[in-house]
Amino acid sequence: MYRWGIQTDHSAGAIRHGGGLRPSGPASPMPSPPSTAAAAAAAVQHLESLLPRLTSVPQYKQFHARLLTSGYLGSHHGLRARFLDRIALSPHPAALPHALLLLRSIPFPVTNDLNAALRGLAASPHPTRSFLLLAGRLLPAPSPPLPRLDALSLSFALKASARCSDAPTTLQLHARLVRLGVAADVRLVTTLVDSYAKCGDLASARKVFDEMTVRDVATWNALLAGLAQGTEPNLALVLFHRLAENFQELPSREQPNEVTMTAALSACGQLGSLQDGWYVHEFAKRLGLDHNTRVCNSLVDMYSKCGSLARALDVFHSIKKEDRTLVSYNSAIQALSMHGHGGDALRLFDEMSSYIEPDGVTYLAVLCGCNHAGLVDDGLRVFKSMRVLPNVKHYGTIVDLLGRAGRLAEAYDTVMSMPLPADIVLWQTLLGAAKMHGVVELAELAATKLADLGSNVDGDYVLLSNVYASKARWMDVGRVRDTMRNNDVRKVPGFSYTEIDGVMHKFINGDKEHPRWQEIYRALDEIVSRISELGYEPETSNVLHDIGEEEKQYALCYHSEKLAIAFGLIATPPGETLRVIKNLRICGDCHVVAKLISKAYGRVIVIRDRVRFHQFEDGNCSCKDYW
DNA sequence: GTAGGGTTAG
Repeated sequence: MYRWGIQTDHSAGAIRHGGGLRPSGPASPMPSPPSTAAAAAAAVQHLESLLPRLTSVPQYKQFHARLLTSGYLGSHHGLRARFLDRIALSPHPAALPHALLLLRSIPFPVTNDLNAALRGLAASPHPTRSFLLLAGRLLPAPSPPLPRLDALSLSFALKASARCSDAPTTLQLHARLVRLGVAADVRLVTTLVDSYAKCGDLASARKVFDEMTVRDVATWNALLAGLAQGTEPNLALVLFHRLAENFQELPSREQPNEVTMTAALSACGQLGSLQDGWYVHEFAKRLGLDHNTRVCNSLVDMYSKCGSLARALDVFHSIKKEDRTLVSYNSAIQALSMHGHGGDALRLFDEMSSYIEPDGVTYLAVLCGCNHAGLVDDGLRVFKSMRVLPNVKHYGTIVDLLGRAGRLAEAYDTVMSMPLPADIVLWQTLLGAAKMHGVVELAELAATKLADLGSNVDGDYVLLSNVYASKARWMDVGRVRDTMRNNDVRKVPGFSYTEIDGVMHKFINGDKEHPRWQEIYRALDEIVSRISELGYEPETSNVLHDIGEEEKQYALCYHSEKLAIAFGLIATPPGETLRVIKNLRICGDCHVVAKLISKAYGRVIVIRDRVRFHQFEDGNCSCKDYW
């Protein structure tokens, strides 16, 4: 009973008057030293019941004192570890340091103590500190000897290496996991797959997955989501098909669930593959998951990114109002914005604001919608009314909005007065605005800033050169071209793809890789002569090469989106909608050509560029030429 | 009892 001896009435009183721990009612006396095992158990149980109610640092300290004075800190490892867990995961910035202080005060910490601290560090804003703790370097000497690690310790450490995309550390932890003999632990190895994927090492993630003899659905989902969010949405869909085609033979623990659907739908959206998206939707229906709110949110996003705003909105409206979440609204607003329906996006934003607090994503989607629809005043009004701190993307939208509207001074002032450093995209936005309105000084300033920030892409040079060209400053045009030649400029290759009968066809500018390239080029020549009758003249100012006018026309004529449209025209029956996806923004000439083709051939053409959709119909585009 | 997988972003 020695261990109860350190508690005194004095310390108990001091703690009691610290306030805050009692849920209600009059002050209850601190428990006196229990004299029986039953009383001790009751005392521990009482303390346990207080744990979930600890919310502030003074309360943590008070509880800490209580553990100290009662002796439980040294004697009751379970209670101590749960307390450590509680403070290590507390959002309060002073809580985690206190947890480490506590850990350091324990003469012989056990694995659970270490794990609590690791878990807290892994979830903190500085996950790398968990590696310092593992290396025994976080706790200043004299620090307690580290206990043996277990599967949980590695799980938290892998979470940390995933959060900081630290592939070498994930590899090291993989080795430790094998040495520790826990390589058959499904949960741990799933975390490993996830960690490899989030570090960008998709090959290792796949290898670990393939070598597992026992998996469950989370393992599949970890790899699927990793591929989808990494650089391999195509492989994600291959994996999904492998799962979906054999799911009836899989054990129940591997049955696909709503997480599987959201990850797969994300891949479909990135690829713009309506065919795959449709397949995933049908599969979700088959499993009875198509009314799950998160699945619906992903469906809204998928349909919108695959060019079908109507289906996106159908799914959104099928979600019962009380089931709609912030993400449901964000996805729907984003869908309307991308498709140029800024007014509808604003109305949906107003509707949601009455009962769901918008976040940064909501505001960005609405602002983007205002931008694409040319709703300058609405955009500025929404921006000024923002109830969250704007980030550089919000400023970017506003700068674009003002710049396109010709309000260049305001756009520039916004950049100079914002409380964040301007990034490359922001200066590119200003450069684009300067080009649009032919303002040389601003273009030069933006180009200088871009060079300072290390941007070296061909688009920057083309814009600057075009500004000079518009003022007939040919010497400067030549100078830009020389700089471009000397600087080893990075050219972002433009490519487009289109889905015909469920098969994706990819085209790169001027490429002849497609098996039917000769037919496609002939069709394009025919198209050009036909739309020339409607007044088409190539807009060659977007080409900056040291080549003659005729060659410029050639370079322009075989832009990837034109190849994709031409192929669509010859590969589909008359009247069918053509859908094209481009990795960059559509160029001005292709935009004119698409409008004329839609009229001359009576086709609806939907083009998704890097930021939005253009729907061409009867000679007009849904963007109203404001993009 | 303690751990794993998810959707929205210029």
